Amino acid sequence: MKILIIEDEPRTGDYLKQGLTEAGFTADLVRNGLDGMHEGLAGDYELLILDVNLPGLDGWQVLKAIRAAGREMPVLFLTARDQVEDRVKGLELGADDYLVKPFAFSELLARVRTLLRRGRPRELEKLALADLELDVLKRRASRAGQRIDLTAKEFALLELFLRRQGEVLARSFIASQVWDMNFDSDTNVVEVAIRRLRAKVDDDFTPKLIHTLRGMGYVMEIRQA
Amino acid sequence: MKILIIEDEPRTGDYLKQGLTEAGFTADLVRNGLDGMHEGLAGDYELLILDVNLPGLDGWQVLKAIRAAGREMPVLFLTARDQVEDRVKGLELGADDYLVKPFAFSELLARVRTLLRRGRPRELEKLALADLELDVLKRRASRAGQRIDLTAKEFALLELFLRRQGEVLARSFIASQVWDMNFDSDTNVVEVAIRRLRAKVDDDFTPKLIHTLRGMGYVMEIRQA
DNA sequence: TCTTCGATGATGAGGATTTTCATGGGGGTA
DNA sequence: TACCCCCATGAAAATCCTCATCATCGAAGA
Repeated sequence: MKILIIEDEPRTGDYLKQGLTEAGFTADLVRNGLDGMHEGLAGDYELLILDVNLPGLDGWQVLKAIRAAGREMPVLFLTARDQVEDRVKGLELGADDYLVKPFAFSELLARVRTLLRRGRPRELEKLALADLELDVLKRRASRAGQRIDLTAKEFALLELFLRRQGEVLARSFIASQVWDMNFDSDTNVVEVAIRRLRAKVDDDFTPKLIHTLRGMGYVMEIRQA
Repeated sequence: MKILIIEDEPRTGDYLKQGLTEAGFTADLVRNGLDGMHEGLAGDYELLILDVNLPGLDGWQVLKAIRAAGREMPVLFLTARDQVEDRVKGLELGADDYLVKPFAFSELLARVRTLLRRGRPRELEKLALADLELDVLKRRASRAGQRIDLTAKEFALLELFLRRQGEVLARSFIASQVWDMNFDSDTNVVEVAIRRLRAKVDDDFTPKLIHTLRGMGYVMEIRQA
């Protein structure tokens, strides 16, 4: 599995290369857009990791050139915080997924694996249930048209619920997904987090979408009365 | 690689079994101490994961019985938060490592792999430099005999420094270890964390142990003047 | 060698988030 | 109906991150 990393920041580049190598991939690193383009066109890489902030030839141009040449390998791009436009632009230009810096390496690894496994499963960008909407790309939620601000944990929790609508999610499962944490019976972080999410998402609205199933967990769904 | 999980809490047990299976191990699960003892003695497991809080025959007894029978496979035990005595007891009874609930699954996986790879590399329990001491087991630090309370991040950071005394640690490396985070050039979390740690560990003491190397990172060592 | 300047790191304060804790409500079951 | 868990909830505390500003280092030039 050959992966090409195009990243000018030395630390990040080395970090990625080392991490991916340790994870069993073959990773090459180039530190500017021009080399990146050439390598990407010439080499037989199965995935590209592309920083958009490159001096000289930037990430967009590299991506454009590669797609224009008909190369179809999945591209994961790295963008700086809160640059919503960047993310949209990247996906429009033919990238397959993105990651916002700073990111956890485990997160990157997970995405790399997904992209390599399923080909190019561009992430579903908008999730919704009833009048609740979540734009994963813009990290923005709304209900009945009203913008809702979510914290990181709230967002993760809501995303989890929306991706698994109708499924009963056990606390332990939620804990493992949102906190990467094994369930410890005497903490109630999950309940508290649910509470906060409900306050923002359900309290002022009808119908309620988050439901408690005693002894089992929670579901997000539209309940007929 | 067969692993035996002895855990009565259903959620945790299922979670562990599933996670380990997905990670490529063969995991069997038993839900009480008696079965655990029998399985552990009879089956050809290469590693045991043992909850100490079992109803009936508890984790200690299981561990004792297994070691008494001469079985030498590594044992990783799970204990509840802040039960320092438990941890000490476990290691004394012949366990090889422990994990405090709640824990990240990735952490468990890392330890399982280490135990299986290196045989039984009982973790170094006490770290020290000059009059600074860190008891990894008890999660307790002291300098010049004075107890120092550390937060989770501070502890992780200090542990990292002590395990790598004399080595220059780049910010990016620190970030990846303590935050599992790729380095983002415009955050200064690392500096701030260093600051907090210094306040507790160096400010009121001599000699200073944390040193800054401009452009490179930080080292922990005793500096001759 | 001294001085200046740019860059890197240190520091303090503020704020937001997250967790813990204690208590109360409510549903299900005997 | 009464009891017992399980969950909800609010408040307080702790931790962590961001931001703005200040200090310091080291290089370069006089």
